[in-house]
Amino acid sequence: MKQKTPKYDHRLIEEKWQKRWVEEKIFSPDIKNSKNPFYNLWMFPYPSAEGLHAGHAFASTGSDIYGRFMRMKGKDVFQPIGYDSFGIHSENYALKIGEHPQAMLARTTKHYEEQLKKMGHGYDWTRTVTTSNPGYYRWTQWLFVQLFKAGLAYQKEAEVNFCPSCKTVIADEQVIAGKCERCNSDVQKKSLKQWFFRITDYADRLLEGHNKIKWSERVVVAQKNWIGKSKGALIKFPLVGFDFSIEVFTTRPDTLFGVTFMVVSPSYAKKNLIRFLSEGKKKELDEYIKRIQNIKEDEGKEKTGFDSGLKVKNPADGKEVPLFVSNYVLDDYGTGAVMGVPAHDVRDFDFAKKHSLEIVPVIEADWDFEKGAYDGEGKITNSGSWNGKQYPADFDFILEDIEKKGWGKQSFSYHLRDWLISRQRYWGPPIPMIYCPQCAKKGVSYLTIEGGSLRGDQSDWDSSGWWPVPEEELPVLLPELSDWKPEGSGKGPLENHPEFYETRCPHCGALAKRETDVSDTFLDSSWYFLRYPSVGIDSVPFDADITQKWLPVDLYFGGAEHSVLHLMYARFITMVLYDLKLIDFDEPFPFFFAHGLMIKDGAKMSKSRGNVVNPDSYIEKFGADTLRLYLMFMGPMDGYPDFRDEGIEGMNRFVRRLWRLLNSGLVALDENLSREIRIKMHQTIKKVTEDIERFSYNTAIAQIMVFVNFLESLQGQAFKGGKTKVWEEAIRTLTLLLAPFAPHLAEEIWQNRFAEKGNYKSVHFEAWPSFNPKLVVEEKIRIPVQVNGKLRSVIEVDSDKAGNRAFVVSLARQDVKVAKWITKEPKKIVFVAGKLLNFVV
RNA sequence: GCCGAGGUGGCGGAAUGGUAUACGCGCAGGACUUAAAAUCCUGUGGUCCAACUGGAUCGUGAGGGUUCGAGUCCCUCCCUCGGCACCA
Repeated sequence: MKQKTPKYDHRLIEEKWQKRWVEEKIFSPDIKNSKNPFYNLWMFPYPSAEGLHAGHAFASTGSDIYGRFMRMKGKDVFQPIGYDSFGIHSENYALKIGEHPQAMLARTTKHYEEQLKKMGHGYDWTRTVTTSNPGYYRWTQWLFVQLFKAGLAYQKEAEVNFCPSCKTVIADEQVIAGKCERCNSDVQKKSLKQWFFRITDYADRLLEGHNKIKWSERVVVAQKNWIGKSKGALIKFPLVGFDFSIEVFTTRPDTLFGVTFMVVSPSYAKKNLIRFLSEGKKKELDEYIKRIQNIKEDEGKEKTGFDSGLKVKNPADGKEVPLFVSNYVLDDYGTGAVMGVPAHDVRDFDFAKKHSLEIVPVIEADWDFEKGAYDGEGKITNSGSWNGKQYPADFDFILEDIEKKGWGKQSFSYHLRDWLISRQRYWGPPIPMIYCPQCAKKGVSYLTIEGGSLRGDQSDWDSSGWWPVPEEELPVLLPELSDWKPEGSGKGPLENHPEFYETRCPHCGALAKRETDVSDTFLDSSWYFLRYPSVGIDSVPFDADITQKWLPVDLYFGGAEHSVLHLMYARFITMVLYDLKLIDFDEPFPFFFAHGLMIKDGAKMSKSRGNVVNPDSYIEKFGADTLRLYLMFMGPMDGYPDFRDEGIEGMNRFVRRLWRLLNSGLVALDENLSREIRIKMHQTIKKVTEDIERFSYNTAIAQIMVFVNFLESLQGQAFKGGKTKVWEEAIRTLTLLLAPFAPHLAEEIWQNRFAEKGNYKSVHFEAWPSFNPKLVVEEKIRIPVQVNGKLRSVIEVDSDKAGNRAFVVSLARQDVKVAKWITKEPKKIVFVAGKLLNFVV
């Protein structure tokens, strides 16, 4: 019976099932009653004006495939989607196209939704999150308040990063090689009073947590580098002639006897040493500060400085050394003061040369600057001497010795800075704080009245006059403004709107002022994963029972570019909520997979290159299933796969062949072929299953192709009197294996061919096929035979005899091609059962 | 400079220490066609010898090493990409 293959009309098929899936809400799990929850999350996008590009399609498909796989494995998969629509990225787009962000987003989020639906992803469209909605940011503000009450949000004057193009301050993490993460402009340093989150309090927790999460290694490494913990000593150098000591941090206390000078940063001198300086030196300091302020970033590398005229005493050997002021000492790392050991530090060496300072080597091993005696990990790698004696075996000995002698103490230093949360912009949640001048006068604040657990160093933090907006008054609505563009005055656009900021003090009722800065967009995204399962519940940000059931996230899928931004902030916020006993886990993403970056025709996609791939046209032409398969087949998920038009055409050929095969009639087979097909089928199930589990989608698809090629090759071999059962099973299995990759095609075939009629049950809820380990073994095994490690022949052995050494050896020796090379009796015969045979002659 | 990941055909890429180049793209030849598209079939790392069915040899950035056997492990070096960087 020859049957005509229906036309493969991808548009018809895909639209039909996408509509059906949404109508039947098949991807909306029962959040409250789920017995087997699996939270499958992809980093939500911010809806830019240009829409979803192929990089999004690549990443989201990778996430969707895993979700569909887990669903077929019997999990209640919750796969939500939303929009990171509040914040500087959206606002910058709005500025660029000259439209109000609110109006722009109404359009772009709709566009995104359409695009995402066209990809055929299994999102729960009944529970979306839009960070710019008051119903959401009400809780973002609530989160700020919780941090403030816990003593983790504070305001202080500090040297901060300012982006002149975005006209706002930004966090340390948002400065990439001196440039703004958003707009790539050169970042400036400014001294401003800003709100910070005390993330540095969590530095050690953030590091320790890495041990219990399963993340892509490179992301963990990036976070560790960023946190930048180093072990060393704080050593006190008394100022000669005054009752004052300068503390330095060093990771090389072993070089203490090589100190020939000391250097402090200009602001350290200004802050701490001004009273000890002579009039002349005071003047010199002011002039020096002025001079270096005018030096541009790239010229700043040159080490300048001057002698303060003061001397400090080395606690170890009592030597008095000169004290310098120089720009090469960082103000915000360590203590702002450095002990100068020119013999063992290149920077100190440069400085010493310039100022003709003494250079005293104390460790032979690294005198030539090639190797450090201390490897930075707490171990001494080379021999040397400490205080005249032979080097002890480990670094801790030196630290203990220093402590014992009272010269200083063991300490740690971190690269991580507190998270600067204020933004002088419009499009974000207003920071929910009120400043009352009356209370400030009295030195009263929320924290002094209500207590709250004060944390960290409070020396430069005065909370006087600050009150959080009472929680029942949240959200502090962002008013609709026409003059919403940033001015760069150091204040946000809300500063021009008394009707916004004029308010009453929640404590004393006096006239007070609201904070007019908004918060960093990364605060919006630091907790969105907590909101999704509780969408629809408006009394709390996240329902306790639901959160306990669904969180932490089972699989988080996203880009590695967020290593020290979103991923670190989200971990921090989660730890805080855990400490506040609001959740019962302290790592939000125990399992995170960092996908790679798609490129096009060998180059990075960018607007300037004009090679940004828009998925829409490919979906239009080939269908989402072809696009999905191609995106996943291009290369490894964590690599840099190259999108090529010829490549997707090739995949389209495969999809059309697949369509023909899946629609073709049954082929009757004899027993031998039936057995062969069954073996291939079980091998394919095994390979595809294991490959999906390790995100090796490209090889999973390759295996499906192998199976399809094999089935096609048998199509002409119908056997009279044979059976069709195995063939049907093969087609059925193939349809199931395809379901995560090509969901529409699989659904169409499944419903037409295998599903029970009448009651709609999607292929995506059918059980994932399992393989029988006994059936993946071939009947005959090909064993390569080597002589001296060189392949000489391949012999075919019945699988039950493939482990029999004597049998395989004798068979191999009968092989002419092998015998030819065995000129004398082998010295040794290496046999790997069922795998390989090697004669060593 | 430090840390991390890599370097495999013309290209994207496969390979628990065990037949290197699966799968796909591209290319070449052929079939079908008046022709083209589409589709299908065959071939496709280099060199040499055969010229039917083969066979030898070299070959995974370079050079060493371990091993019966190395793309895979170890050492030295080169290059590419990513992160951090005047971090004491």
